[in-house]
Amino acid sequence: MITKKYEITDAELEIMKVLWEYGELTLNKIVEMLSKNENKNKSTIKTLLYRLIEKESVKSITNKTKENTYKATINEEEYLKKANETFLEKLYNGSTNKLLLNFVEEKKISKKDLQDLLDLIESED
Amino acid sequence: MITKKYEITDAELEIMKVLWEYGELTLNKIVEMLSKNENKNKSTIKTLLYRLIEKESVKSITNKTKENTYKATINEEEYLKKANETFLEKLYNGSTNKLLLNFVEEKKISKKDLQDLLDLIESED
DNA sequence: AAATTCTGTTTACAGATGTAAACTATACTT
DNA sequence: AAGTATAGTTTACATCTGTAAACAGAATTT
Repeated sequence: MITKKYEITDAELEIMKVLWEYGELTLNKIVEMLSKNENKNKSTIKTLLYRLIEKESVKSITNKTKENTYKATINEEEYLKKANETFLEKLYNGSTNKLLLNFVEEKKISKKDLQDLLDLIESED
Repeated sequence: MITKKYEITDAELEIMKVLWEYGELTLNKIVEMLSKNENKNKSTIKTLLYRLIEKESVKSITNKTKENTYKATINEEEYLKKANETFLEKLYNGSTNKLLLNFVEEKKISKKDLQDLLDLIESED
């Protein structure tokens, strides 16, 4: 069975982000959180939420209270992992090194950044 | 004037890639190169090429011979740079370090990769 | 209880995207 | 020169996306 859980569009992703950050929320809370950055109509947000439910990326929970709550069914790490892979594959033929080199050339990564990371790895093992 | 030069879709990108790799090509050559990986109808490729011409990402060159040739008007580095930024912004709030950390955690980057990069930088300055 | 207001669900619609056929003009074959 | 093939250009169409309104049923107000 083909799942679309991870096929999240840009607009949908904004909703996932608030669910990942705040956990289980009512529609109104989602709207509130989103209105800090985005400026979307509540109705639009409802639609995006429904599409996410259809894809099973989000589930709707019925409560005793009036409002349902909504919760992500996929976690951020897993999503990022897949998104990273897709990006790498699409633009760098899957080669992390090519991407890194590119970042270094664009000065997006500094010597210090690399050194810090190395130190971190060292300290871990 | 808003340009769409860099707003290249996935299907269009496949064409840009062969133009970046091989330079100026006829439609038939593009089709030939693409047929190694992709399996697209020639007609489909024509459409994608035309859309790229409309966006001015590619230009069509009339020759003495029967066939026109097609050439990218944006270069790969510049495109990758923008694509990297978009990706970083969308998924990592623009933080390269977060992305790096993630890659390290997913074992997409090894200690050796980092060390090699560092060495490279050292040798450059 | 009737009217009003929300919540949840469905429908709408324009523009983008992937895929490809139709049409037109030019070049090639016989 | 007439017929055919091919390159270049335009049109088509289903699905996806972003945006939002319409509708239906439950909760709240008066």
